[in-house]
Amino acid sequence: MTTPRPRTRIQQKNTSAIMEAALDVFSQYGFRGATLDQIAQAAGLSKPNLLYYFPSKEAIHVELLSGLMDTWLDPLRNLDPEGEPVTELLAYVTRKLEMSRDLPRESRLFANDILQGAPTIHAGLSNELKPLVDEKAKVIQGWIEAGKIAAVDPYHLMFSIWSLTQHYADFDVQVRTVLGPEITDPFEGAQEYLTQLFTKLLRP
Amino acid sequence: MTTPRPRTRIQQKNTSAIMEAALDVFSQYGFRGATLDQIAQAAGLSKPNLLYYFPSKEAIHVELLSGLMDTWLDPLRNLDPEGEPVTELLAYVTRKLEMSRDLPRESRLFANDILQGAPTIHAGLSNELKPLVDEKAKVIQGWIEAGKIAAVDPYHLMFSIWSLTQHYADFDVQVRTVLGPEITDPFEGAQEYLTQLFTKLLRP
DNA sequence: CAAGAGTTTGACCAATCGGTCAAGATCACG
DNA sequence: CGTGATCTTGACCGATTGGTCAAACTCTTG
Repeated sequence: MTTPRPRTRIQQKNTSAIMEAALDVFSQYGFRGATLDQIAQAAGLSKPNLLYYFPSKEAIHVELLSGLMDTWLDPLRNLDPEGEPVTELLAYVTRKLEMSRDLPRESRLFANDILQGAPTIHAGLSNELKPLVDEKAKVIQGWIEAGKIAAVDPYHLMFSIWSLTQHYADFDVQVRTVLGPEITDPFEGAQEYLTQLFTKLLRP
Repeated sequence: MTTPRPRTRIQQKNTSAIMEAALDVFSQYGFRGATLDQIAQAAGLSKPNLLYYFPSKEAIHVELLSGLMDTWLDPLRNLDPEGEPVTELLAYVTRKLEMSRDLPRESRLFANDILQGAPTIHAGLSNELKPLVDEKAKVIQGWIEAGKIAAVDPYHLMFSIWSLTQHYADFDVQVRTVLGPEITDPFEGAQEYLTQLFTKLLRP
């Protein structure tokens, strides 16, 4: 499934330049909206040269998304069943918000695909995301039954964490337009608001 | 700015068939991903026939989005400054969630455009959304100062309402994949969860 | 420094795209 | 019914797209 590591130093340099350029272009224009010429130019290569490293446009897109899936699920994996419940969940929220701030292109890349019915990452959602969520939902359910946090639906709790944090990456233009030019960093206010929200929600 | 009303009965029928088909196709594939042939076929017309009613692909897209903006802002407009604060805000949440359930294509149409930097509706965000939000933010601020609801940032409160409700339309595939096939209607659980969330958040 | 492996590119291709146009079909109406 | 306005379409166009290919260039290594 995974592509063998690039052998030569030139391959190393060019494939990573392509992935970086593809992330830029795909996240901004979506799969159909992106063109190979755009990606090639952003990577500093000619189009045939780009296709020397990847067999097709779709292959680049698939490689990009599957390569990013792990990074995307990491914060949830780190939710520690042995930790203090509210602390753990607030840390998860904070970590997800930081990812929206630091990796907005990755967030939009996923959002673009899911919006259009997840043609590319549907398998990843079933095989990686769902099992992980099921596992962590049980942990949260355990916390609820132990009286450590309020009784909330664990699945909708996770949906709410995803939507609230990723909103600041995916809808960045709207957020900034509504807040106006005087607010240069929406994430400060977001951090405070979300901490307040989840603290009140989870308090037993 | 507004297109004059269709005169003949045939115009009436065909333009509305085109808008309906365009909503289907644009919301599923995005602007660049949609093709005129797709829209024409979905509307039951030939491509040149479609272009008899609209001058270009972009014109259809613009007409669709601008025509939907009012519908989209209605629930917020209805937030009554004289009403009971928590009741008003919970009604707004419920109304937005209903729109995600009943008008998911419209939600995805907006999401697609905003995700890609709002090339089409940026003006609408500045000229219609922002003034309305500013106005309602003052109302909410007044409620806070009167001690009617807890002290939360009104702008981030609105962001959270938008993201939490629209998530169920925009990320429908992900929601259903995670919940599994036994849950056929995610909106029931969502309604309960969101009511709980905002009740706890807003309680003074 | 040879020589093969690895890399790059200009020229090219078929398919698809948004859009045009002239000619014909259909409709409303006096 | 006839006639002008409205509606429909097959054929076509230039531009762009993803992708190919053979030839040329460059790098590594014995």
